[in-house]
Amino acid sequence: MRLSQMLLVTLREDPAEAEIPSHKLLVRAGYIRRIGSGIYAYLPLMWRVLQKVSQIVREEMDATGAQESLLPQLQPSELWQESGRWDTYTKAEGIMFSLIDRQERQLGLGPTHEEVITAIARDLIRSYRQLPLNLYQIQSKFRDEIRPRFGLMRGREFIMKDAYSFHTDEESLKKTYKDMDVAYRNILSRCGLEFRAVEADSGAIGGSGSQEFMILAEAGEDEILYTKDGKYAANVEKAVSLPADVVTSPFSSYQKLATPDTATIAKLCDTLKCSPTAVVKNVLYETIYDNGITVLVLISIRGDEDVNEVKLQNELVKLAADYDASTIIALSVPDADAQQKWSSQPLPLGYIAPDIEDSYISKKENIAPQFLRMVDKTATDLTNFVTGANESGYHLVGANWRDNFALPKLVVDVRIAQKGDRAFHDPTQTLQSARGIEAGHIFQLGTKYSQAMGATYTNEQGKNEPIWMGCYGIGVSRLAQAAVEQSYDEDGIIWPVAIAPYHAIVIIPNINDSEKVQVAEKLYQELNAVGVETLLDDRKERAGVKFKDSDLIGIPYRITVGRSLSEGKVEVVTRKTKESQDIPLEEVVSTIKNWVGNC
RNA sequence: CGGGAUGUAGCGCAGUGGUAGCGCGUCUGUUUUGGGAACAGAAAGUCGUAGGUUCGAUUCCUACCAUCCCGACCA
Repeated sequence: MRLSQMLLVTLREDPAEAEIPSHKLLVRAGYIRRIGSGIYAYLPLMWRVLQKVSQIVREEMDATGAQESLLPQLQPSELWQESGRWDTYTKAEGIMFSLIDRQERQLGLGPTHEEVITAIARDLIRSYRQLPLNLYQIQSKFRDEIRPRFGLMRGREFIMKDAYSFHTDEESLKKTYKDMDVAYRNILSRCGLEFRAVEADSGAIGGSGSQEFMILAEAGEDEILYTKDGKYAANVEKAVSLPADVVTSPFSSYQKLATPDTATIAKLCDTLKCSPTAVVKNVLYETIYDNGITVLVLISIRGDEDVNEVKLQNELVKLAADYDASTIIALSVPDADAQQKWSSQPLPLGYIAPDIEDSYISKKENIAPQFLRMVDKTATDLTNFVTGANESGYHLVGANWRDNFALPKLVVDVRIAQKGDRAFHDPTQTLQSARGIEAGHIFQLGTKYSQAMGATYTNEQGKNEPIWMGCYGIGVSRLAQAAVEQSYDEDGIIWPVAIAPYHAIVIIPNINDSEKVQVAEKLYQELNAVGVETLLDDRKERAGVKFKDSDLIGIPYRITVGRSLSEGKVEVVTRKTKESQDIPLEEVVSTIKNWVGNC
């Protein structure tokens, strides 16, 4: 491609709309343009990058025996009613765009394709002989994100590869899951990315095991905890660890002490000269179930620990049936305003005890009349502990479960693991922290969707069984931007060779020098002929402009047909290292071809 | 949805109760030609939208819309 003919508009200044480096650079370098919030146009250079990524994904998926197909983005609501996700996805989760056609039929724009694929499986898969099977597609997904962010990182329309596998049993599912794990590692490695596979929470998709593939980058939205021995890595949402050892409580008798101005654990421990591990703190949450019922949740947890809201949410979803609901739509720590809506009197904030009376909750419609009390495992074994006295300015010390407080029946694990905690598998290892961008996520769905939608197969005994399913996603457009986030410098993008829009660029510093133009043209032709995807900067611009643009758009190899041509050489600069060398004209093509081939 | 901010030329910004300017970019010409050239000239804006206050609003007020940032959601 000749730059003189390409739509390439680069900006000198950072666009105001962008916050993180990769977003700024993609806009500045003319790769993307925002059309609306979370909606982007992929310009010619970007589309090439996306095609490169897609092709790598395709090759690795095909290598596992998966088959490419293409499912509709426009999906009838009936399918989603069947799986039970229509209401949660259009209302509670609110992630699906929905619309009504002229026949008053309700449709959704596909945020994901479990329903469609399960309908196909139900139709087409009849016998165990057809299994296992893995179908995938690469297409745009639509999600009504509450807050689109960071360019392609969280768009409302984005490109994703999603795959769905079908099996006779769990063992077969696990095998494909493992294959996908390997394929995903290959994909990310081939894209030239630094990444980590981590244990993950499976969220709204559901199912049992799930693993995320995180591209390591400071701007990542997720925190990863891992051990240096490489044996453990998990999203902080899912991570587990050993809590710190308990320091014995200095109190031996049960009594109430005045502890003014100790609403925080730190101040309390300072005043009472005790360890936070001797404290039972009681954290209040407010959750709203999808049937509109508000439930006040009181979690008793050890003073030095914090609540992991994802784990808490999972616990609350499990309890939904107790409130005649199917899922929760909100979870928050109620602020003063929120408390006013349900409290009958001001709460002794900072001094709450595990047995705070239910009478603090006003009798109102849609508000559960009792606190949902649960205790985190870390707090169950404490003895002679310190906790609130349900009275501002006072704490109880030397307290014990059973003697002084009933231990809540719900014993849960909702503590958040933190950097520095000891690892479960090996207490000599401590958890390290890193930030990452979730580029891929693989799930073992089990029979959740097949049972809901009646997708069964006939086994060897002639009996109908639900099909076991797995699903596997990669954010193609997100991955592309994450690659930039991981690799750039003050001059611009540094693409890994495998996903760069072009491998090389031939620059003619002076377009009026016809000899150099001829040499450059010839080089350009020859490079392309041997498979080195090459740009020719034949624009009527000064050399400086061409160098700046070349660095900004991040082409891996830059060939300048300039001064050294008098010695029969051209200058070749590697974008990543900025290393420059003069290479004899006749060797350039083979040299670059080699470099590109080896990447 | 809660909290915060911003909307003025293609981009980045300044500014004013009397209807607008700067830098970059764009176009023309001359010179220049290996790290975003210099000079001369030119084009380009219903000052986010709708109301209101006012003799007069881009400026003050109100509402709405859009965009961005912090939280819950997710590839």
